[in-house]
Amino acid sequence: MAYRQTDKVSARLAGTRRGILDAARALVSEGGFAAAQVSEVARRAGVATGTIYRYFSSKEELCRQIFREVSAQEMDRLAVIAASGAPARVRLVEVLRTFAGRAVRGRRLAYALLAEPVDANLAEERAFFRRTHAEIFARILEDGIEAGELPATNVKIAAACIAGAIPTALIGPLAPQSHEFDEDTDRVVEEIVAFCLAGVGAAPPERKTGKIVEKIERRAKA
Amino acid sequence: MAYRQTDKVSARLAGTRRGILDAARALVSEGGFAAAQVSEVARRAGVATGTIYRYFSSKEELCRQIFREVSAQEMDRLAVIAASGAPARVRLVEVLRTFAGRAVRGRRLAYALLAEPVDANLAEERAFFRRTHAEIFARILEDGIEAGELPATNVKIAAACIAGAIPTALIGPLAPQSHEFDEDTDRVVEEIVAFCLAGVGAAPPERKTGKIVEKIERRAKA
DNA sequence: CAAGCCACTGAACCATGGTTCATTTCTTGA
DNA sequence: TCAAGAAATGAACCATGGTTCAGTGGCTTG
Repeated sequence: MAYRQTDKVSARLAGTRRGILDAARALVSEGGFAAAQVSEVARRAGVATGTIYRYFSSKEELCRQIFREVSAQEMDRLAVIAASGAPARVRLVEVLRTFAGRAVRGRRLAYALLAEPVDANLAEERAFFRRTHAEIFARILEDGIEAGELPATNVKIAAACIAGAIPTALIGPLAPQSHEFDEDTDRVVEEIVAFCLAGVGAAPPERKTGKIVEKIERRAKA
Repeated sequence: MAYRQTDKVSARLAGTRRGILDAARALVSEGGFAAAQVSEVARRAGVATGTIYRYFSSKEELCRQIFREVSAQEMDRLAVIAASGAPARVRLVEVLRTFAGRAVRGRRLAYALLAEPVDANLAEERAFFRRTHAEIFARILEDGIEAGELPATNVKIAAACIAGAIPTALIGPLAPQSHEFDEDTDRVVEEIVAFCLAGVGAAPPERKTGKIVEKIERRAKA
């Protein structure tokens, strides 16, 4: 034998892989999935087109990977809030605010994740993303109903409604070219949250909850 | 001059045009826009591929046409209800029921219209469709607020929430392969309607409103 | 019925963008 | 330093599906 992968090499390979993912992700953040053509990703990552295929079996897989990375990150944020010890209604408010608020701020990327026209395979991934969202909402709703904070409803359907209402209501603002609500994103977010809360029969949100969940967590630890 | 289009000919041309549209529409109803390839449409309509281009400047235009025809039809239905003399809350319930109910029943077509991955141009058309929906909802909400039937809210945002909540909540059931809610579509529709009503602060819908709007209209005429 | 115009035909064409692969360049262990 | 193998290269390749166009046949009028 005359060759065996050393640590140095495998580290470099891992770096290249990361570089490709980062390049692709950057392109998606700038121009959506449409902008993430294989040759473009390669150029951005500083490798040849063919090299992409040494790391990902197809463009589809690469895109899926990006999709998962980004959405997992978003989902984790929500999951953390959902798992906190705060009352269900408070967690719900926070989760909704976080979801809608982050989408408005990371507009281009959120658009790619939530609304950009993509082909069937990626759409599947998106559906999964949405379903996972819905599950997070559903869990909180269940807790709330059990605790008597919320009236009983079909949580699966209510959660799906929420998961659909937020992106759609944001699409005006989310659409890359739109600056309709630029000035007043906070108010838009609050209106959407209010609608969803009312939808599940919760009392309207208090103004400026701020970091209420964190406060509660801290108090619980103390 | 030696030739001028006679009525007979222009009637035949109109017929062919209709035939092409019908063929395309049928294909979309069966397999979504993905199934409406130019050559396939031609075959179905009994004409040659090239003939399509004597009637539509591009595939995109053909698809747009289909999209408009179908969605205009749906929208008209809602518009009729929206324009009736019934109280806002009743109209809202009816509109929501009609929208959701028809989508569930005409599953494949509704999926194509509301959720199927399509390319950017058609997506634009879809956005327009959704916006028009939202406007119908918004109008009713405004009426309701003015009449004191509903609490004041930002109607544009609430309407967008509704326009998003319904298709998304239906996507499980709408997705061509899903038969999750086959047995109980009515209940799903009712749950969704209940969510949206609560979202805008309306009282929950009465069971089985049936054709209440029609009844009211009839009484008004009498 | 002839001349001219138009609609129709469908196989060839083309654009796009993902994928391949013969070739080159780097790594490693002896 | 050298042979063996791995990794990288990027131009050629290919698949898909929309679009074109030279040729054909059917209407229409004089």
